[in-house]
Amino acid sequence: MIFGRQKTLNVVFMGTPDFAVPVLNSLVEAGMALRAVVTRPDRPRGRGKRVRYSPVKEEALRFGLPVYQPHSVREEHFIALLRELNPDVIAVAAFGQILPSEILNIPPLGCINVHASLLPEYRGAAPIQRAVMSGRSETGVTIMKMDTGLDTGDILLQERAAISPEDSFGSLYRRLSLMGAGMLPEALHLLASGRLRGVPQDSERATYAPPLRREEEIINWSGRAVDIENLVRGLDPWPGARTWLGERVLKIWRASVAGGERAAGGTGPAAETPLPGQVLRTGGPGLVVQCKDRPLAVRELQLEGGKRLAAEDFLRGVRIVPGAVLGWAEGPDNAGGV
RNA sequence: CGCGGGGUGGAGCAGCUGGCAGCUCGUCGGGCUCAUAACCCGAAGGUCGUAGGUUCAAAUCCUACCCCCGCAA
Repeated sequence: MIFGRQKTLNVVFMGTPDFAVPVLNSLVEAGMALRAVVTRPDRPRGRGKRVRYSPVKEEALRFGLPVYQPHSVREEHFIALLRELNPDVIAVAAFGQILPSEILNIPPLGCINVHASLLPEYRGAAPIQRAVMSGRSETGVTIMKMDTGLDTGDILLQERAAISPEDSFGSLYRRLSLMGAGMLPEALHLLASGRLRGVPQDSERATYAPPLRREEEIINWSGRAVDIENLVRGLDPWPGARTWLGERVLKIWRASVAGGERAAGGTGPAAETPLPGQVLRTGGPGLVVQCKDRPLAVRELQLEGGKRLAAEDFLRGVRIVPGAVLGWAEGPDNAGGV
C-alpha cells in the first residue's frame, strides 16, 4: 500500500538454504520483479548420493523464476549475465559466496544482504549457531549494504530478537529467517526512495562466527554443564552434539543443567567422585550425567541408527545403568581419572 | 549403484544357528498402602514393513520393492 506508487524494483536474488526461502518469498509478495534467482550448483547430497536442488531453487522453480547456478560468481559469463539483467538491486541471503566488486558495482542500489546477527557481532557463516552455543540471550537480523569484506558493509536496518532458554538453532533459525523476510522488502523500498542511509559498522566491536568444525560437535564432559547445554541447543536440529555410548555414536538433542545437586558423595575422600560423562541416575526425567561442575539432565537423545527419542522412551529399549561413562571411545582428552 | 544399522501388540527393544511370539513401559479391571515414577493379581492388544520364493514348518533363509536412521558429502 504505502509503496504502491513507486516503480517496480528489478531484483536479482541470491541465496541457497532454507533460511533464504522466506526472504525470496517476501520479495515476490512485495511485488518486486525477480529477474533471476542465483543459487549454488546442484550436487549429489544426502544419503545415496542423489542430486538435490537447493531449497531456494525449489522455491524459485515453483514461481517459474529463472535460476542460475554458477560454480563461481566470478565467472566472466555470469558477471556479464548480471550486467545484462541490469537489476536495480541484488538481494542476498545466505548465499555462501563473497561477491567481488565487479558484481557489487553492477546494481545502482548495491547488493543488499540479510544477515542473522546484530552486526558487527557474529560476522561470518554461522551466526545463529554461535549465538546459541555461547549462551547469548539476544541476537537479531541486520540488513546491510555489502562491500568486499566479510559482512563488513554499512548497516541499513537492524532488529533485535530474544533468545529464550528453550530456543534451539532450529527454532531461532526459522524465527530470524522470517524476521529477515519481513525486513528486506521495506529496506529495499526505503533504499530506492533514498530514505535509507547506511551506518558504518564499528569494527572495534566486531566478532566472528566461523563455520562449525566437526570436532566442535563432540561433547566435552569435562566442561561446564551450562556450556554443554548450550552446545546441544546450538546444534539442534543439525548436526547434533555427539558423544559415545561404548562404541556407538550417541547424539544428545536436549539437555538442561540439573539442580544444584551434587553427586552422592561416598564415604571415602574423593573415592566416589564421579568421572566426567558418568551417568549418575536414570530415573524419571531422563539421564543425569556428571560434568565439570554440575550434572546435566539429558532429556532427548538418539543412538546411531536409531531415531530421536525422549530419554524416557530411549531407556526402555537401551538399558543404561548408573555408573556407565559416556564419551570415551574417541576421547583423546579424559586421560587419568581424578 | 558411496558405506552401514533398522522396520516385531500404543511406546522403546529382544528373538533372527527356522518349530505354538518375549521384555520394559503404557492401557483396562481388581487388590494393597498415610503415602510414592510404589507394590501385588488379572486382562485386552501383534496378518512380526509389503509382495513373492524355499520348506512338513519362517519373525527367523532367499529375491524384489517401500519406509526410517547413523556415516560420508
